[in-house]
Amino acid sequence: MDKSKECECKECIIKSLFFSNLNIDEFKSICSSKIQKEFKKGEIIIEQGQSLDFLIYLKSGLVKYYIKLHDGRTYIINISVPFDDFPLLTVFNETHLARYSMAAIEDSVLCYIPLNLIREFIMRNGNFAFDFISKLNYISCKIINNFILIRSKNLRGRVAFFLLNLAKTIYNGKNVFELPLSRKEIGELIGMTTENVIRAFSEFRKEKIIRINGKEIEILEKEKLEKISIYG
Amino acid sequence: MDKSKECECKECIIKSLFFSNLNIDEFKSICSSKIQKEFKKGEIIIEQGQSLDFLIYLKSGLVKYYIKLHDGRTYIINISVPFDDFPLLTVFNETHLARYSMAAIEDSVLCYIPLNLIREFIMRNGNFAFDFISKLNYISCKIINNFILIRSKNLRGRVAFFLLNLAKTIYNGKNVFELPLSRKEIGELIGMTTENVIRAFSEFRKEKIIRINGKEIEILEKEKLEKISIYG
DNA sequence: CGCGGCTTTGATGTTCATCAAGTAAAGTGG
DNA sequence: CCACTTTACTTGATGAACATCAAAGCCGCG
Repeated sequence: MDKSKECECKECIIKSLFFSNLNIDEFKSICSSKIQKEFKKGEIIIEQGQSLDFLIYLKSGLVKYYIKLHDGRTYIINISVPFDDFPLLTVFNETHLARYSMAAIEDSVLCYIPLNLIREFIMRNGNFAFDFISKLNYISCKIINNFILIRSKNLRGRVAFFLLNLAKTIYNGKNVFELPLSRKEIGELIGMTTENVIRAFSEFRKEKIIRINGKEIEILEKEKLEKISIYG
Repeated sequence: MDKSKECECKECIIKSLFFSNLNIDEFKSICSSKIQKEFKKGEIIIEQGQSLDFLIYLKSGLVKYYIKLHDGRTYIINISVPFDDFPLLTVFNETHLARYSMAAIEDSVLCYIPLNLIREFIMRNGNFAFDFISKLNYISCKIINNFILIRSKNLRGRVAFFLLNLAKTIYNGKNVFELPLSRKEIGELIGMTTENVIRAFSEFRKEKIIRINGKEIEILEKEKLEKISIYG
């Protein structure tokens, strides 16, 4: 009897390229040592500075990574969907302290994999290590490019960019969806105030580019939005 | 006779933690396959999109990494000093194309190490791989934090932050030094226009916080500059 | 049902980009 | 080496974009 089938990790592992390089023993050690936790929408998963000896991997739901600066303002670094590689960026710093805070923006299930296990895989399994590095590189550059792109845009451009990204990366290109973030959070993500995010939404609504009703949003004129995103 | 002593890599390797995990054979293969190139101040080392099968490592001098967007504007991502780990972030993307442009801002010596060699080390040498990942993580987060910090500051804060960083990371805490960047480049780094960078310098000069004469600069009131950097 | 947080709009002021124009410095060719 | 051209630097004036402040409506929740 194949013991690995008993472990629910299997499903995750199939979905995620991250684990595609593990052999059966390595796979089993993840199965036996991982911890799974559930969080309700709005709950804080971990706060920056807290001790952390796990790679926290998103199985389902939606989370945000953010930083609080001394000025009290919050800056959202990334919104993560299940099985994306952002978590790789949050581990293996000098200290074992969390670099970023993390909160569920929808009901979420998270998997905690001990870091010493990951470390062992990196040390012993070259394919795993190389894949890890490739993904780390990719996600780092994506985040950095995102910051630069955002910086290059004005208010309308940033909001348009955010909406298009959201539709593409989280809602598979659908034009109607629920906004997972509050206006305030969108501001924290794109570097604008809540009021101005709302003003941009209102303008887009009046210009019939979007339909928006509370959290419900529909992109009516994708081409216009794309133009505004490129330069708005 | 110790053949490794013949290779000038040795000095680099001693200085750089990056190679501290290589064994003698791995070390020798770097020695024999690396290429060294020199660039004059202002010369472009590589442009984004060009084919690149090397890890380009800075031995001496000073370089900038930057991106040109469709709007024609240039965004400087990082200024690198010799032996820092930023280059690790520029390799192992899907394509073998350079993600960022790179130019010498002082006369520089660069070492080109074939990527397939680095790849082999990662695959076969766990310590090397783990060290690579740790450094990659560290530098990525540093760059990201930098973007967030810059975003949180106004013009004066950004210029102050830039000057303090420059003094600390490049000039070992000295208060008198030559600005390695033009006013325009400083603007491209901190996300402000050339004119406003100059205005901030002029203000700081009138307030006796700095002395500035062309490229020559002296930090007179470090505490004030730090306050401005933190906010305002 | 009333409180607090989220949303919305308007009015106002600050900050910064843009435009313009002039000076200084640095590179170029005769 | 000097005239010439170009590039970098500097200051001021103006306007646009955005933050801030204020007030009111909405919604969910205890």
